[in-house]
Amino acid sequence: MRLATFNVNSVRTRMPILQRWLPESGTDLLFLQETKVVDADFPAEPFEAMGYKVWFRGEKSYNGVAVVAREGLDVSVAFGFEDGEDPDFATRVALARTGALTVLNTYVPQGKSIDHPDFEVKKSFLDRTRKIIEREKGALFAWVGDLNVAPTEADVTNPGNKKNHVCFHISIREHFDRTAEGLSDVLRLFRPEPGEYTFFDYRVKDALARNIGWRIDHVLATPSLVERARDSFVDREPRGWERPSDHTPLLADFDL
DNA sequence: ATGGTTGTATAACAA
Repeated sequence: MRLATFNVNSVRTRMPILQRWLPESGTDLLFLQETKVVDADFPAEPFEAMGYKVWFRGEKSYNGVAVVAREGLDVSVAFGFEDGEDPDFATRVALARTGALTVLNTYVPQGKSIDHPDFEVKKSFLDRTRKIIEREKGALFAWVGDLNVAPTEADVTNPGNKKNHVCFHISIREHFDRTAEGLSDVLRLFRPEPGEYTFFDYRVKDALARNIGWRIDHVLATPSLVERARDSFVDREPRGWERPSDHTPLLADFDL
């Protein structure tokens, strides 16, 4: 079973890239973030034409998550934390179940700046994620998505100038470590060297060619799922195509 | 330090 996570930064704008990439990628379960479209306008037909089913929850301009599953997989999807707290973050959280596997797909709030109220929202979002991880820690479970945290100095090109960045500040890395405690970073099992990035800022000239980026998209797995992990890699190709997202897909293979 | 770019409520805001 091949899983992939991809922040598309508008699913409608990225449809040509998805139509080129998805059929060739061998992906069975794809988790999207930042679809940026209301449900009435979500482009479900192109996914169906490629042989996939799709579940989505979005809003105008911002946020939005989706689960894309190869036709024939028996999948159920629920949106939001469903923990009774407000807001529910239905357009940032999707929980998918298929067979014995459960996958939590999140688009973690970026946080704006370390002195902005949204940075605290980001931390409370992680706290609510932690509750799901606690619940699922004995299961075949993965937490995937745009987690908006580069966990270590090896996950950014220049850690020295990012100390106060909301995706790298020490307080968010520590918060992230506590949230993900007990889960393994699947990419790092197979690609331990620095220079593995999933996000390349549009504003950095020739970021892809110069490999100036961030590793902020992740696949994190429970011990029982890690036992079945067979490979994981970043597919840099779509980042180099015409009209790319600023993120690129991260894939992980499991013997399932 | 600042600014750089792209996406969408095509004007600001988010990232």
